[in-house]
Amino acid sequence: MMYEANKIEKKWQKYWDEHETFKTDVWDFSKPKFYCLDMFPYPSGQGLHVGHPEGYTATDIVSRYKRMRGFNVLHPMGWDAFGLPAEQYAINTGNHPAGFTENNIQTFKRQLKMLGFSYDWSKEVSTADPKFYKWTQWIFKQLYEDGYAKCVDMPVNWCEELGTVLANDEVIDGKSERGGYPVIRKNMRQWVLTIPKYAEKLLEGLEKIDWPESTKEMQKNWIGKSVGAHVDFKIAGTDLTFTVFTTRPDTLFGATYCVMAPEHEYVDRITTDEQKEQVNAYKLECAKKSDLERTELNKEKTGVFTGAYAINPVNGKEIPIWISDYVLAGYGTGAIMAVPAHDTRDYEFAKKFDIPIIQVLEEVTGTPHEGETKKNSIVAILYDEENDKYLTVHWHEMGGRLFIGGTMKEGETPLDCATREIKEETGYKDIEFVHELPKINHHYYAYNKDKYFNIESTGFLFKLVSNVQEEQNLDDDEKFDLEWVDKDTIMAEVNDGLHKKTFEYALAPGAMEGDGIHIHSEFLDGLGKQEAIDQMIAWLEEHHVGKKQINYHLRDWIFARQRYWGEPIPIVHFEDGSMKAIDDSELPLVLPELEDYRPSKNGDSPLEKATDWVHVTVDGKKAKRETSTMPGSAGSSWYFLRYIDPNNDHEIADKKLLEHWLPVDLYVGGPEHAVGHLLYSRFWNHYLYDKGIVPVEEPFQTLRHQGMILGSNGEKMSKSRGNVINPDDIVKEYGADTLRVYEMFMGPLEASKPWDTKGVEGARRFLDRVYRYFMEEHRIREEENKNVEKIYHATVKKVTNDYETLNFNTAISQMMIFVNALYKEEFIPKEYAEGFIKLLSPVAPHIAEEIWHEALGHENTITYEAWPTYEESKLVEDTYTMVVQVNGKVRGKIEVNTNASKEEMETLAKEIENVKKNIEGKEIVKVITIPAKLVNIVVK
RNA sequence: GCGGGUGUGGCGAAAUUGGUAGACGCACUGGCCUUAGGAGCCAGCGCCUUACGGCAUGUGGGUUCGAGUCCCUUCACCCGCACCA
Repeated sequence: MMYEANKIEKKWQKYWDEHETFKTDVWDFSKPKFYCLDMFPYPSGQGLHVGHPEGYTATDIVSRYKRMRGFNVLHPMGWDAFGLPAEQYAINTGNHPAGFTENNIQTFKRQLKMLGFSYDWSKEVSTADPKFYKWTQWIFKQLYEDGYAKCVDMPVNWCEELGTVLANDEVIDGKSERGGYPVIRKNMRQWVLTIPKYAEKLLEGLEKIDWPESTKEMQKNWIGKSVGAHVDFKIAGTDLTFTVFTTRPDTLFGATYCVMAPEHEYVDRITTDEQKEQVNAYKLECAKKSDLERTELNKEKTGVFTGAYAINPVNGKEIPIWISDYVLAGYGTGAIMAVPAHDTRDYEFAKKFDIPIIQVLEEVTGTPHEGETKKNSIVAILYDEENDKYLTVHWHEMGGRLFIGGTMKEGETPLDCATREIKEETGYKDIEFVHELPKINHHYYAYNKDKYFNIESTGFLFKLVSNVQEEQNLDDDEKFDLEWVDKDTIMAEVNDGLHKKTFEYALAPGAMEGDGIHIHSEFLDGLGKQEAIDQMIAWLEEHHVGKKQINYHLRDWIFARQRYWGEPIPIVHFEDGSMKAIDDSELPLVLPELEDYRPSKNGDSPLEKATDWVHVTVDGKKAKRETSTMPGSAGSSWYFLRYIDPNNDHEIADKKLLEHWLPVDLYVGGPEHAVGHLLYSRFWNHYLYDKGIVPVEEPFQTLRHQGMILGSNGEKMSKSRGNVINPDDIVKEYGADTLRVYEMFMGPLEASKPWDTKGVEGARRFLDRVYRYFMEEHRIREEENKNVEKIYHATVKKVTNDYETLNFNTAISQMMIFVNALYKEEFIPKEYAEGFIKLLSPVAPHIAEEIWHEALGHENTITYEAWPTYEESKLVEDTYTMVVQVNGKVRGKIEVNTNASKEEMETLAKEIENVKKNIEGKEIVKVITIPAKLVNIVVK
């Protein structure tokens, strides 16, 4: 009997359609609900590719499984229908994009039906349908009236090629996400949604949802919360004050200059006449650069002194104000205090422009002890460049391998001291000073003096110029060997905390950004980092020169595109510059048809050309419609709400229904939406929750990603690589069930994995075997067969658990094991046959329906049959294979009664020939016995 | 640079969460059946070794009777973010 997949599949697809098998009665609250959602596709002209069915099959399996477990399942599908290709089509042909979009939708729908997905098509929505976007516009209107949608003048991501502005997540490496065209910063009047107002809620919400950790982390980084302070600086000789944002107010005593962004509003006012020319030139240079160039040229710091000085509020010191493009106008206050000792960027800048560096935080090494004596000392590292070796002094049992060290004498500077110590201890005199390294606060115990010390140590790096060596000048107790050694030896052998740390500083000179204790900081001296931050903030607030401040990286969401094919923004502008949202009765505000869909070169929307549509009279006054449209992510930010009640024409959805059906229980889609769609829809949902429209804060309770399906060469599928697999072809040749089984069997859902045509054949072979076995006359009998009892129950258990946890690959593997076992048996009891076909049905629904009907004689669809159960008791065996190890190595196996005692196990283990051989003549140290598992005999 | 992730046979991958590493599938090899097999069925299949046995989960170390699994080190690749003060 031949398994004719295509015939069977057509038959059952027709049956499901005619019987409305998957139609969900959303008002039926008698059963527990399960809302199972896919990320809806953009209906492109290319149709479905093999990546789509991966996620869709996963949710389809869960939906079908949940139905059989008695859930009322909502499993809808729809279209993210606004987008560039349709607009491009309109531009090229002069036709309205709606027709093109509709055609594509029909293709997608045909393909999805062909794959046997159990969508309730009566819930279908399309974001480009006025009945749908009426409510997108309505939500926008609420946002506008609540002050979350604003029209502001701001620097935006402008893409010349696309003729539109883009949101931050649509810009990748300074290029547009779609098309890869260059994007520049440009000041424009723009609609924005103030998503940063929801930053904290969006951050907190992440704690409550079951999402992949990596995605949550990405959202956290994108929101980019940082806690710090605002500090006010007066400008010397003026009554101007500017504010900086810093996360490290504790280092304020170490601020040696300030930097403003070139665009900062004060720059022109504070620049002195002498500096004017340079400053203006620098500003011009920065303005010309695109974002891409700015980030590309980030190796070398640039900047110009303004001639003005700021007054440090904590100590009244005057410090120079510079401008530099390493300070961004759009983040914080657009100005910073620079602490080169404790910030890498400031350090680089200070080094380049020779600005002083003041260390105000010392790393602590060693362990503090009572009754310590304080000292100042040095650690000097001498480097021989030619041989790539460092000079060490080996004190042997008196302290091991160290660098040159010594205590500062009265009136001596650290540098003097270091130079002197090198000469005295080593005799080398032809040396060159390279770096002074950050000071370290070190605690130690000196054996020779029997005393505890607390020293402030300054590190130095010197270079050996020549080998000329004078005689050493040593004290009696200085007994050590001088040794030139390489870096690895030092890493391995220098154990002293102070010397080790000093060496690390020498290898990588720069800012000390870690924790430690404060110095040169008056009331902060001796405090650790966090304590000092708190104290400093308190001080600033007390003196009214600053306050605690939280900043977010998350920017306003640029919410307008100068394109045609999107939702019109429901706003009118009056001649006096005021504006207002149009009346609810005018929604939906439908897109007008145009002669010419091209964007204009000056950045105006194509809608400007629809003059009849644009010019209106509102409240008796002349007004002009907003001609920008909404971005693609507008409709997708709330579409999942609409599925619940797609035809409601007086609200976005019935409140009772939303209360019953939300949140989405399982949401599956690609990880590429981590900071776009998935953040925007959370934002809208939080907002609608706060307005009492939606009953839950977080829309998607559980989120899972599907991985990418690669071409058989392991590369991304693309036309140019010639490795694209078309699902239509696979279905034609092997059937939809085969495609479903194969894609689920390939590996874990979230992993990306290469396509393998031979693997598809394997999946088909499995279904062939299922079909042949179950469709053969004598195979299914009303009779017991003990041989399959255990494996049947094991299979029900494994498959059930795996469906719950979305481990479809191992579920299928278990079903294969079961079928392999069946082939060793003459027949299968009917009960087990029905149970197995039910297990199979979520993955391969057509073949399951066919066998359910033809071989098992049922009239109704299998869709709502009860899920099979298993008995734990049937899984326990009388005996098991006990493993016997000697010293952890497997030396024998033996069948043992499940209830055997530890003593019995041990006795049996020692009787095995190969075990005897391995323990013979040796002393048994210990025997580990794990009941119902193994015995490990440890011998000596 | 920062954050997240992944490294297991020729390949896709499993591994009850510390207890027989490589289930299942692909490829390969052999057998049966056949006029035939690119169908089907059965069996074998990590590496080295004739065997006994030894070696194996990116590298190196550690904890343990026992480590793919836990800890430290290091390398490679993938994905985000990137002068965010």
